[in-house]
Amino acid sequence: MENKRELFQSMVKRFGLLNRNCCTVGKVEISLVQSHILYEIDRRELPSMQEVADALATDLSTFSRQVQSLIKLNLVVKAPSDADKRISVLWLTEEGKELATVIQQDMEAHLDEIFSHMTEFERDIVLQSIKLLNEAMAKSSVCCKPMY
Amino acid sequence: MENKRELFQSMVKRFGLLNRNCCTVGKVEISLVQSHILYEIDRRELPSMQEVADALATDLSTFSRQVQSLIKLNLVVKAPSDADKRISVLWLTEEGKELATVIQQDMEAHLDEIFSHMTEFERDIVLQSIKLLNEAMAKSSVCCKPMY
DNA sequence: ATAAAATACTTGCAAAATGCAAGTATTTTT
DNA sequence: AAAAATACTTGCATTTTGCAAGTATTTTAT
Repeated sequence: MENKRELFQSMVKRFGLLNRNCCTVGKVEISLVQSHILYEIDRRELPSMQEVADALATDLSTFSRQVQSLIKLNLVVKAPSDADKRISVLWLTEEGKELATVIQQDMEAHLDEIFSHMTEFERDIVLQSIKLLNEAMAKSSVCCKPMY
Repeated sequence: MENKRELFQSMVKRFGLLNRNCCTVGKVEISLVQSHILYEIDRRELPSMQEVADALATDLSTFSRQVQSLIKLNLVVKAPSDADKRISVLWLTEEGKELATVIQQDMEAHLDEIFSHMTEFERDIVLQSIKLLNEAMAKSSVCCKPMY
């Protein structure tokens, strides 16, 4: 039973490959990192730069530039917070929302396709297991520093 | 039940963070990508450049340079195959093997720590689930192109 | 047997991504 | 009201990346 790392490595690598297919929708083409930024902004309520950069475990300076590029692509908006003018708050433009939605749907469809190779029962325990795993990782002391 | 992507994204991100901690052992410090190269060489029998680059879904030119750096660090050896001199075959030096082993042990220990937050029963189904997931992904048409 | 095509790489760009350090602006603490 | 802290941005310098073009060897076709 001591091939845990291999099992995980395989799975994570595959998921990473799945993620790569994202990101070109119609005219707009963005990078994997950029799609993750859209994703993280989309699921938060007017997050600050700091907040999203932390979520992605990326340096704030790198993140700042990525956001600038997304703003140029008219996918993201940034504006100083009313409450604290040091803070810049982020949200998606209509176009950004649409793109995030399409990517989301694509990913869900891909995952559904993958799950279609299992029985109903297997699907249930696999999803349950991933939840367990996430909870265990959240409790862990070694995993994962910059995570909430 | 439609938050599959979020579940996966969380898990994969956490595993990625876990992986980051690798790679500095004693004097030697390597990157995450380099540690993956060591890993993939280690688990294969005299693989070719092509073979490992494919496994990592990385461009051969990028890979070639990464290997060069690992050779300079005295962790990897490359030599033309006897059977076909176009092919370069890779293996780990003693030092490379030691590093790969330490990283492997660290990762297993981290995973064990994570699994320690579960019951025996949960551990079993989680591991079983990851196997199922890998099999399903292997069968899938959308995941993952460059994978065996 | 020999020319053409394919394979396995390497190297030369040029672009993108990264992080640290130093800077600015604002807010909080003292 | 000064000092310290926070939230960013910008200037490097480095690393990583992939495409295109090159070399060497092997396979295929003629």
